[in-house]
Amino acid sequence: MKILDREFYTRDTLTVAKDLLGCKLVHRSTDGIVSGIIVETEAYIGPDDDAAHSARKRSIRTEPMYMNGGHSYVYQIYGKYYCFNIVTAKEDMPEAVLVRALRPIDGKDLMSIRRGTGNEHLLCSGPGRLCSAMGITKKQNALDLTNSELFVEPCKEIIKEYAASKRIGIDYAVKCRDYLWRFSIKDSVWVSKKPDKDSIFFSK
DNA sequence: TTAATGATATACT
DNA sequence: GTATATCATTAAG
Repeated sequence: MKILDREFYTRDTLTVAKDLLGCKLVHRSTDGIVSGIIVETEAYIGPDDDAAHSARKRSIRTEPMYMNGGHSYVYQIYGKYYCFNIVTAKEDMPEAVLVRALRPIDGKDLMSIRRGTGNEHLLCSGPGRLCSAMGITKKQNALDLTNSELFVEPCKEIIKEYAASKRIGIDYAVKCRDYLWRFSIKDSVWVSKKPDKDSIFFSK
């Protein structure tokens, strides 16, 4: 079984964000194996992106963003939810890709229990939901995705078209709020939000 | 449409 | 040290 390696993650962040679409995120959790196909991502790129955590001062929380590409960055938001990011680029370049939605594959029963719903479309369609379903918490923060319980398998899907849209929930950003740095598989029913009218569509 | 919910950042004493 | 505002969201109304 193949796992995405360091070379994949240490490339340009926008490229990694697009290339992660169609790949399979796997967590060998203590309760069982769960996985899903990544269908929606967002890029957060360093000090100049005022929507990124790394636009503010380096801190304990954001420290994983400064690690070499291929590590995880998990943080808690709104008191009860977690968001899972994949760190990209080289060490000391605080860039990452937020994974926003998955199409559930393995361990759907476990996901349903964790999420408290049998509706497959509500298992992983959103950054908080996906972390809950996958069993991702602060314990999975700063893991090496090339060598741990949490990893990504290469894309085996044929993807005809992609969408680039505005990122969600970052209206506080003045400069970068309208950047089309949210990527999804076009027409996927598993995304957290459908691309709006300002989106652009492309193929690779 | 809006309340929930707590860690974190920032601005104070 | 202490206070307060702010969230890369979700589910309920």
